[in-house]
Amino acid sequence: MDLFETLNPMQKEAVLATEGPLLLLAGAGSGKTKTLTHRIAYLVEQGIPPTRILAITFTNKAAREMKERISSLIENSERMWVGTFHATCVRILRRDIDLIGYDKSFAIYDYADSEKLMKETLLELNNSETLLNLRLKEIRSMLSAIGRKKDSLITPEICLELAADNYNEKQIAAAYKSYQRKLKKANALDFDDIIFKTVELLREHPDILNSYSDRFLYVMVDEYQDTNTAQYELVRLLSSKYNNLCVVGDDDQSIYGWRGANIENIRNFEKDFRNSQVIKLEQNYRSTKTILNAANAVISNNNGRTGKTLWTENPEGEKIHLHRADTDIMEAEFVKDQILTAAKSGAAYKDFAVLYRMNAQSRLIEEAFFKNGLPYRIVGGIRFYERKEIKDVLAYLSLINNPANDLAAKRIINVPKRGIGTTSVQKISEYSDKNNISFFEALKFSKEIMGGRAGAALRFVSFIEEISEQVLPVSEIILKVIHDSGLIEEIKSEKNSDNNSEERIKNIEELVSKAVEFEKQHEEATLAEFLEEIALVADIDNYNENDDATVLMTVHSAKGLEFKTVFIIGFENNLFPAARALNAEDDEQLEEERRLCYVAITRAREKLFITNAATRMTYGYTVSNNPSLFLKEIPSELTLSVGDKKKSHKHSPNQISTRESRQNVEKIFSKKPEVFNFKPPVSKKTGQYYIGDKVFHQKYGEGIIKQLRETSIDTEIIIYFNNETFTGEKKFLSSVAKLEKR
DNA sequence: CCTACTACGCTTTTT
DNA sequence: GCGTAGTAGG
Repeated sequence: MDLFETLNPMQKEAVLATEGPLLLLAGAGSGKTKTLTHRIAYLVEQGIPPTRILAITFTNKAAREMKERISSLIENSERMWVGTFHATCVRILRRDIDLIGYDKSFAIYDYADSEKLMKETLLELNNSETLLNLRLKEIRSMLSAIGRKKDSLITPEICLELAADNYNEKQIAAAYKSYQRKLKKANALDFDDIIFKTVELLREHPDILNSYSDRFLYVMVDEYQDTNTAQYELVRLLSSKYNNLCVVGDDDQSIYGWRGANIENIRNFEKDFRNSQVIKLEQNYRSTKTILNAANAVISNNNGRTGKTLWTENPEGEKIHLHRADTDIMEAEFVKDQILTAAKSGAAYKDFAVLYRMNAQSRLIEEAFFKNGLPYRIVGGIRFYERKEIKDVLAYLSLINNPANDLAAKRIINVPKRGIGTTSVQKISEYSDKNNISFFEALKFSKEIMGGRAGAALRFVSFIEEISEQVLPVSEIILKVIHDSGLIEEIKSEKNSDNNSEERIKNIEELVSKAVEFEKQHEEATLAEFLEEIALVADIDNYNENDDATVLMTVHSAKGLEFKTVFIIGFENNLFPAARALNAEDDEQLEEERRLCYVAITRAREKLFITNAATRMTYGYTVSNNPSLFLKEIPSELTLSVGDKKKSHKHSPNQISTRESRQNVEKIFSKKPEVFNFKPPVSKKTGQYYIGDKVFHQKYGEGIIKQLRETSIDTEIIIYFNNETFTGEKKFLSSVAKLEKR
C-alpha cells in the first residue's frame, strides 16, 4: 500500500524526516497518531527491523492503539517495542535490576501501598512527638515532595545536600531516605522508582546502556509535553547512540505539571538536541471551525507558547451551547435531557461524553443517567484493582511472588481472621526490624516471639510456602488462595450491614477470569507478569469506545480521545479552574488549567455544551461559584445560551470579573477572593448572619463569614480572618461565639 | 481481639 | 455527603 496517499504535506515531511532529532509539534486532532504510525511503517519498509524501533507512550491504551494501527500497515510488527514509559522500564529492570541491588522478583507498589509505607516511615521518624496528628495530608504531601525529587533524579543523599539549613527540606530528605530503605527491604519499587531506577541502571552500567542504545536505531516518544526530567533522561540515554529521536507533543496540552511533568522539555527540545528539526502539524481534522476558534481564543491567553495556530477545512458547525443551571442537580438533569432527546432522534449514546474537572462530579450525572436508564460508563474513580477484596487476593499473590513484600504480608496475615491482631503484628514487626529480616521471614520465629500462640502464624507460613513451591497457572493459584485460605468462606459468612458480600465474591470471580484471560494471551504467564500488568493498568485502558454508552470522565482522562458531542460541566471558578490555581501566587497553575480547558474543548468534533450551576453542594456545604473565567475568553459570537435563564451567563455587577480586580481583592485578602460573592443561603435559622458579612471577634479581630452550616441545635460559622492579629480560618458556634456585626 | 460508632477531613487531576 | 480512620466497649 502507498503510505503517503492519505497524508498531508506536513505529515509526509514528518514521516520522511527519519534521521536525527525531530520535534513534531502536533496540535489537537492534527493526525498525530496517524503520522507516527506511518512513520514507523515507513522505517520498516525501508528495511529497518521492527525489533530495532522503540515507541513510548503514556497509557496502555495509546500503546495498544499504536500497535494495532502499525500491524494494519505492515507485517511482523509484533516484536517491536511499543509500550508505556512504565512498562518499558519494567521490562528493562526485570532483566538486570539485580545489578543495582534489587531482586528480579521485585514488587510494584501502587499509590495506596506507598501511603501505607510512608505512614510507617513518618511514625518511626517522628517518634511520639507528632504521632497523634499524623494526618493523611502530611503523608500525601510528603509522598508528593519525594515523588518530585524522584522525577528530577534527585537521590536521598543529594536531597540532603541540597537541603542545607532548610528545616523543611531536611525533613523531606530524612523521610525520603528512610522510605527508600523500606522499599528496598521489601524489594519493591513505587511508580516513580520504576523510571528512576532504570535511569540509574543505565547510567551506572555502560554495558547495559550500550546494549539498548545500540539496539534502538529509532526512538519515538508520544505526548512529549508530559515527560518529566527522569523520563527525559531515559529517552536521551536510550537514543544516545544513533540520535534518531522523534518526540511528538503539544505544549498547549501539557496538563501534568502537578505530577512533575516539565513543559520545558518540549520547549527546549531544539536547544537540548543539536541539529534537530521541527515540524508543525497545524491542520485540524477533528472539530468544526466554531469549536476550534473557541479553543484557539482561550489558549491564546497563555504566555510562552511555542506558537502554533490550528486551522481546519471543516464546516463552521453549530454554536457552542452554554447553559447555566440553578443547581448542580439541575445541571445533571440538563445533560441527561439533552442526550435523551438526541437519542430519540437517532443519536447513539456513545457519541456523547461528559467531561469534568474532578471525579467527585460524576456522582450526580451518574444518578441522573441511572434513574433514566441512560447507558453510561464511568472512567476513573475507584479502580477495580483497588477494591478491598481484590487487594487482599493480590496481596497473597504478591507475597507468594516476593516474600520480602512486608506490606502484603501485613495486609493478609489476619485476613481471614487468624487471631493475629495488632499487638502480635507489632511484635513480629519489631523482631523483623531488629534482625533485619522480612516480616514473612520473622513469622517463622513466632514461637520465640509469641510463645504458645504461634500456631496460626506458622500455619500461615506453611500455607504460603506450599503454594510457592508449586508451579501452577496464575488462575489456579488464585483459586487455591481464595479457597484454602478461608477468604471466600469469611466473605460469605459476613452477614453484616452493607450486605455486599455477593458483590465482593463476584469481583473475586472477575479477577479469576481476568487471570484466565491473561493466560490465554501470554503463553507462559508468570505470577510476576500478571501482577505487573495489574499494577500498571489505568482505568482509561479499559475504556471501550465500541460500547454504546455515554462516557463520563475527567478532562485529564479524556486527553487523546474525541467525541461527536462533548459536555463540559461545572465550568465555574473554584472548580474549573480549580480554587488552588485561582488563588495561586503565580500564573503557572492557572495556565495549566487553561491548557486543560483547551484539551476539553478540542475533544469535541461537532457539538460542544458548556454548563455550570449557580449553586452546588460541595462536601456538605452549598456553595455558589462564579462562571469560569475561561468563559469570557470564548468570543461571544461563537456561543449561544440555552435553557430557561436567557441572560444567565452574564456576570452580575457585584462579581469580580476581571483579572485586575481579582488581584486587587487579593491584595486585601490574600486568599479565596470569591468567598465574598456568595449569595446569602436560603435559610431561616441562621438568624442575623450571612455569608460575606463582616464580623468582629474579641480574640481574632475582624473577619468575614465564609460558610454557615446549620446543625440541629446550633449554627456553625466559619470565619476567615486576615488582619494584624490573625490570619486564617476559625470555626465557631453562633450561640457561643461573641461576634459583633460590622 | 473484634465490632460498632463517631468524628473528621476531603476534592484537583494519575502513570 | 460520604468514606475512613480512630476509639471505646464488649
